[in-house]
Amino acid sequence: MLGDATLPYPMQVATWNINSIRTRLPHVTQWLQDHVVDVLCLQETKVIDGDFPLQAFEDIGYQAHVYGQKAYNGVAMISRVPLQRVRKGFAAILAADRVGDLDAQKRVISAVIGDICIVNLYVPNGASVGSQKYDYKLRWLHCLRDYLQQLLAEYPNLNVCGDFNVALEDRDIYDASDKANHIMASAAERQALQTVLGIGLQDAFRKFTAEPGQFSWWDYRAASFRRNLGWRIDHHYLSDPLYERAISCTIDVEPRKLEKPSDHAPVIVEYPTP
Amino acid sequence: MLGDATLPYPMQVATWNINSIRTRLPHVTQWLQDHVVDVLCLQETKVIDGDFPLQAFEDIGYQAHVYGQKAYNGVAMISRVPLQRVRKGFAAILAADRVGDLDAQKRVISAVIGDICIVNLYVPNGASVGSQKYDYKLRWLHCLRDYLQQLLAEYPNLNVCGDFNVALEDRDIYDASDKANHIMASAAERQALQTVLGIGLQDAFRKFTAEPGQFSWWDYRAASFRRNLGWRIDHHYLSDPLYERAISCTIDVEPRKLEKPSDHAPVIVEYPTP
DNA sequence: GACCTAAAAG
DNA sequence: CTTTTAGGTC
Repeated sequence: MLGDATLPYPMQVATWNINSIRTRLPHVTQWLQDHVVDVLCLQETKVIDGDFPLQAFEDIGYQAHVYGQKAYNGVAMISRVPLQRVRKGFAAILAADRVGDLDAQKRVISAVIGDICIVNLYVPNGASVGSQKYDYKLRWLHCLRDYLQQLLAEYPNLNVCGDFNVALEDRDIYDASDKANHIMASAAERQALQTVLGIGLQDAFRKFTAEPGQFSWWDYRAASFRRNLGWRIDHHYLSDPLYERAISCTIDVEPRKLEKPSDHAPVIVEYPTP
Repeated sequence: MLGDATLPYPMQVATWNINSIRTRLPHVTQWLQDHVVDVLCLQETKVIDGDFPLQAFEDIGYQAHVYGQKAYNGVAMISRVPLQRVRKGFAAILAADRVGDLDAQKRVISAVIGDICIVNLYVPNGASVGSQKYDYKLRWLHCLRDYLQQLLAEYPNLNVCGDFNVALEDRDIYDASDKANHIMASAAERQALQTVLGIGLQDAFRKFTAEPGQFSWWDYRAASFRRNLGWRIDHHYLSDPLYERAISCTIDVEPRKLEKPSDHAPVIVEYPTP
């Protein structure tokens, strides 16, 4: 049994949009048994909290904190070590009139482990540029800035991860030439995310890897994965002290090769044990 | 490659309601490779003819004759040896005004192999006693009698098989005590089927096995298969010369034990090679 | 309980 | 393409 607060190996935090915990449970539990991950942040669980398979995670030595809804969205944090201060929704931090309707969809959960605050996000997809859902995405990102700014004031060590549904730079897309007005790459949403990062967050992946062609999501259609037509939209954004501390950030493409995979791959950031 | 008209082993004809050929294709092709079946009659294929996986059967040395529709019903005959005189629907034999609307649902296909005419049927379920669908089932069985009478005049060796959705006797049901007004066991549908058999057909299975508790269908619900709460509703009814010729008739329950099974098991009748 | 369709979401 | 829903069949 693993459960010590201090571990003989580096601490790992992972994010993975699993596109239905019901369908993907075997992949997720197998992956947790093959990798020494301390905290796994899941998006698109797609179940109400009562239907989340808590027991399957307890059986392999993990506890789960869930914040879900029927059919769509839903986030969860899976942890070997007990988590502190689990907070669900923007309204756990922000005033109700600031949040408005943005908590109707379950997309935000955060918790504290040791001296690190981990935020797990499922940013709205936005459908297409200029649509109502696009406006919702921009409003959501603006609210996220306020949310993270308050958290950062409380926790200098902030690890913000999840499915951001935004590829910040052209090198994060398989072919950016025709994507200027494409959802996940348009100027307004990139700017909205840059404003979020402006509070003092940096991309853990780009600390270690400058090359293009590194992706975390491939469309199910058109054999995109086989042809590596992907996007890097799943991220770990770190506050300065954590950015300095991070010793690796990698994308594990192996689960994307399995039968009936999620369309996303997990992204792992690693810290030394103090 | 097998393909000789004369075979060094007995000839086998099987019937199997596979409840979607799309979902069950792996079970069906595996079963054909594990069993020396000459003709396999399928019901509830649930695909239009253009979507039937012909190639998968050709790959294992079988040809398929299909008569399907979208979403519901649908029958097919799978054969190692080429089939002669394939006929689809009642209207291939009966006058259009006799058939009426009874060919709108694809439930009848027949073909000739050697000196035997094989008829493959998916009899309407009938929903509940007294319903509109029940009346349709009775009308359909009356039409079937005319259809088979004409075929029998042409082919003295008639093997009529399929999912009849009728358990003729109480020993064909796990507990008949409360089934007198149950669909598949009510007096009117049993009488309608008896009238069909009256043209000169006998139950191949009962030539060899008198015991109760022998079933071919178990409801997916209430763990019916595990508890053997089944019905014998899939049959081979044979004209006199074939009834004399038959050397076995068995139900293969093994496929019902697999993952994601059909709710029906195949039933096989065997004839000596002349 | 396991199939089917259809639409919505990604 | 894959997932979800709801309504229908058996």
